[in-house]
Parts: sequence; C-alpha cells; structure tokens
Amino acid sequence: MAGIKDVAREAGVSPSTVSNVLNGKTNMSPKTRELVLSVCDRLGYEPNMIGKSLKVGSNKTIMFSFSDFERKFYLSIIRGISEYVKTKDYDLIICTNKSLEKFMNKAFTNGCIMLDRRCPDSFLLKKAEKNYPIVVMDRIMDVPNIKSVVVNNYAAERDLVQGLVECGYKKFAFIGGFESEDNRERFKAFKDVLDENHIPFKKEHYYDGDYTKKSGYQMARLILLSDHRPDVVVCANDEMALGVIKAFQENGVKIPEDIAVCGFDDTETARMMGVTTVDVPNFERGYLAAQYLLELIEGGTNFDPFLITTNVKWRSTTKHP
Amino acid sequence: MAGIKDVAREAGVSPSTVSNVLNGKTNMSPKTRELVLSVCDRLGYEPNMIGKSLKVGSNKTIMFSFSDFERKFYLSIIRGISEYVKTKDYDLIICTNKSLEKFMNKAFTNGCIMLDRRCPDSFLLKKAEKNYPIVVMDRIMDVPNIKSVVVNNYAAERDLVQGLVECGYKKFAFIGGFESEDNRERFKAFKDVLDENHIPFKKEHYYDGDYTKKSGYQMARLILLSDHRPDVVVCANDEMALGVIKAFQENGVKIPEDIAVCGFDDTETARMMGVTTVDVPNFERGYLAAQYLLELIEGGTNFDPFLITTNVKWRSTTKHP
DNA sequence: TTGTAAGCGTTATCAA
DNA sequence: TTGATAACGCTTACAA
Repeated sequence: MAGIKDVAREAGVSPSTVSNVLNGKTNMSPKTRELVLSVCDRLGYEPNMIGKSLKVGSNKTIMFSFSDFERKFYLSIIRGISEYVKTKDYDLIICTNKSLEKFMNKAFTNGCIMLDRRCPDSFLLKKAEKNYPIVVMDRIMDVPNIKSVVVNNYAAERDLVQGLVECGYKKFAFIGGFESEDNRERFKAFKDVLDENHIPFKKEHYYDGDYTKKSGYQMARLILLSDHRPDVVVCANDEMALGVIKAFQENGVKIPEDIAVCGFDDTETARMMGVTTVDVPNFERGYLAAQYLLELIEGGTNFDPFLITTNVKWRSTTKHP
Repeated sequence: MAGIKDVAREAGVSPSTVSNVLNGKTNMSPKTRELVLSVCDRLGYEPNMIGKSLKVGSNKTIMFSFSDFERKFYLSIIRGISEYVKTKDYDLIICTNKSLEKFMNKAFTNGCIMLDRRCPDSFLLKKAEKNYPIVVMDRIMDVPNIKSVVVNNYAAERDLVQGLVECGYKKFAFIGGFESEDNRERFKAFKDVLDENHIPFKKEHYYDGDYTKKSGYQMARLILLSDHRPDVVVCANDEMALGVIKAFQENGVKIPEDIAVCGFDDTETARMMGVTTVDVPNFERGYLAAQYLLELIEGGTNFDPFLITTNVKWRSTTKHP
C-alpha cells in the first residue's frame, strides 16, 4: 500500500504538498498539482482514512444499531437514514452485534441512532454523559444528548380501536407482544377506549404473545378453545395478526364474518393479505432520526421526544367504520 | 474525553503501563494494575479505537455493502454474516451508500462482502489488485482476492420448470426481472428445460418486469389481454409473482385452476400466500460468505466460485409434480 | 509556491 | 516492574 510519503518521494515534493493537492487546496503550481495527481494515480494511492481521522478528530460518520432481523421495515428505516445522511455528506455505518463499545466512540462515529432494544439505557446514558449524541427509536429517554424519536403508539391504537367500536364490535380479545413500551402503550390505548365506551374487558381476554407469527398462531388456537369467543382480535403487531389469520383459516373461521382481526405496522404481507392495521411511516422515521441526530451533532440542544403520527389502514379483515 | 495520558498522569504511571494493563499484559504489579483500572473507571476512560487502529494496522472488522431496501431476505443474509463474524471475534459494519471509498480500505476494514449490484466490477478489481479481500454475492468474478458466493439459479430454476412440465403444463409465460446475471440464468434454465421437453416458447411470451410487484401486476394484465393465455406464469422472483396474483385475483382468474403462478426466493409473503417458489437459504449464504471472507483475510487462496444449492417449494399456486 | 516539523492516541521496543 | 521513545499516516501551522 502506497502512502502519502511514497507519493511525495516519487513526485519529488513534500508530503504536505501531496496532502494539499488531495484536499483541494490551491496553493501550489498547476504543474505540481498535475504531477502529484498523476503519481497518485500511477501508484494507486488511496488516503488512509484512519490516519486522517486520527489527525482531524472527526470523520463525519454516524452509526445505526439494530438487532432484530425479522422486521422488513427495518430496511425502510435504514433507507430513510441513508438518504438523509447522504444529503449532508455524512457516512453511515450500521452495526448489528456487540461492537458498540468500539463504534460508539467519538473517535469513530459522531453519533448514533439506536434501535436495538437489547442495548440497555444505562449504556446509552453513560455515552450521553460523555457528550456523545444519540437518537433512540422506540424508547423514551429524556436527558441531554439523547433525543427520542418514537411512534405515537397510543394515539394510533386509539384511532384503530375507536373505529372498531364504531363498527359495532363488542367482544374484544387482545394479543400482546413481549414486555416493552410499545406493547404497554398499545394495550393502554386499547383498554382506555374500551373503558370510555363502557365495553367490558376481562384480564383473561389478554393473550400473551411475543410479536412472532408463531405466537399469534398459538394464541389464536387458545382463543378458539375458550368459551368466550370474541368478535374481534386486536393484535399488537402484524406478525401476530398473520399467525391468527392462519389459525383461523385452518379452523374454518371466516374473517371478518365470524371473527375480525387487526394488527399494527402495515407490513408488506399484511398489506397483501388485506389486514386492517396501523401504517407506521418507516422511511420517514429513519429520515427524521438522522436529521435530528445531525442537528445534535452540529450542536443542537432540542432533546424533547418527537412523536411520529400514523394512520389506520382499514382493510378486509375487519368491518370499516 | 479522557485519553490514555490523562489516565497515566492521574495514576502516576506511564502511558505504556496503562496500555499494558488494558491489553491484558501481566508485566506489572497487581497493585499498579488495580490502580490503573480504578482510575480508568473513575475517569470513564475509553480507548480511542482510531489511535489504536492506526498503530496496530488492522482492526478486525469486515464490511458488508448492499443497496436494495426492498428485499427482506437481505436481513437474513446480514444475520448470517453477523453470526459468523461474532464467532471469530470480528466486527461487522454495514454500509449502504457511496461510502465505499472510505470504508473499503485496508486501514478501515480487513475485507468486504459485496451485494450491491451498483458497485461496478472495475472498482472491485482495483481493490482486489491491492490485496483487499472481497466476497461477491450474486455475481461471478474469478480473480485473485475475490471469491464469489452465488445462488445456483440455473439448477434451481431447472428443477422448478421440470416439475411444472411433469405436472402437465404446456403453455408457459415468463416474466423476467431487470437485466442481470440472476435473470439471465433463470430464464436460460427455463428455456433449456422447455426445449428439452419439446415445448414451444415464443419470444412474445417473455414479459419484461423489473423484479417489483408492480411490474408483475402490469405484466399480468398484459397477459390477460393477449390472445395466447398461458396455463402457467413463471416469474423470475416472488415479488413479481405476487403482483401477478393480485392482478389475477382482481380479474377473477382462478389460481392455479385457470392459470398457475410461481416465483423465486421464498419470501415471507410468498410463503404466506402459498406461492410455489424456490427457497434460497439466505441465512446460510450470509454465514458462508463471511466464513469465506475470513478465510481470505487469514491468507486463504481458494478463489473458486461457490454455488449455493436451493430447493423448490411446491405450494398451492401450481399443481404439484 | 513549497517544505519542515509537530502532533492526533495508541502500542512496541528496548533500556533502566 | 516500569518508562522513554519512536512509530503508525495524515494534516496543519508556520517558516522559507
């Protein structure tokens, strides 16, 4: 690997001149510039970004961390981040495992968008205290250097359930995901709307899923065995709703005539299957997260959580309000 | 940000001693070690990986590059890479846009897995000549320092089409994706099997899609307008097959009774919709790609392309052979 | 217009 | 058991 010194020696100039040429400075004669450029080309010189980063102190790079590979919409989020970052001439590195200690470091990246729920708050707080800017998605942390960008789960689920009530549904079942802020909010909205409408809901009609299709399938079978048949099953996400639909189809339960089903996320499969659900604008959330992160990096100090609004998509697995 | 020197000063030792402690060396007294460790903790010291990388010359990191955000199975590939890399104590960075020049650099990453079709061969060849190890997916490049890990499209599509022939289908239509090695191979297999079975296929029964669901939908409408109704539509991927299915459903065409449909990829939606397709083991391909890359990095010299085998999944959008 | 030299944060060598 | 020093590849004052 040719280094800047090799180029300098070969061109008969000093390393600083090579550096200047390569960084678009104009304080050299045209012929020196040409010469340097041609030597770079001939030697196939590529600047060592590590050396440069060390010297310059920042490398205009942000990082995104996630760890759930079952969610296609993560790709949309990535696309959103990627698009915004490009406009600002920053680079993006995405990281999936425990390399955080290495990459969440001022020396390596200027900031981070965190979507990995396995990364504990305490870790993020530690980084934030060191002035490392972070945007967290799907969780709320209201401290300096951390900005939350979260889906307004509560409002979205409220809209959905209120619509179902207006359709005339009276007997509800809810399939929850694993313990998380998302799930708590979605369930709370569900419960609140039922309460406001004086529709009773018993604990035993809450079924414990884990956001996977399989768990939805299993819970649906339990529902079919129970003596209290709901007329609508509200699922905390689309994957579980798809599992429910599969179980219902296998057991000859007509959707929505016998039992209606709805989800949350508006995944591609849900769309294709005509599932009533809540559309979360994922590209936009990625884009916004990146935008906020760069604002923090450039010195912004607005750390108020940002809520993303959503829309209910009424499709064929429920009546329409 | 506290640096190694700050720690050294605070602990009353030299930077080298701090470095030694932090790198697990044992050439110091236990009490010095303890002291250093406690100071590190108190100051919240984190090693600057850039400084370290510059000194050490390598940072045990590989990179993965992609750019198509419409394919959920990319997440499976990433998971495969991520899993393998973890076992070898390497880090993975994923990169989506034009940051390649920066990251595909010996100083930054030790090697790269390339799945971005927009990255030209010429660029990769240039890197390979500089001894930068690369694993390319979905394209074949048979030169030193580049290993190809590709799906055996030809064999897979042959199996599928041969099965269709055995089902008794006689009038075929093919919807191709955009111009690419994948598409060429899939179509060649399709055509070869028909030829071998003396089943005629005219150019006008090849429809030009672009791998999107929308294009499948549009082509399906064209097919319905044509005077030659096929009894099976073979699509170069699942997305297009889903588009076809949508169009057929809207027009009252029964699948598979009136016209059968099949795809390629075994996406989640295809699975859910019962589409006959070819299952590509994506997790495994990522895993293997990572494995081969690390082999190259450690000095391996087996650059022969590796073909990944696949299985046909017979489902309800076609008869079964 | 060009070159010299210091320094970014670390580790390795070697001497104490 | 410790520390001084050089070096990794680059940029940037500042000097020439």
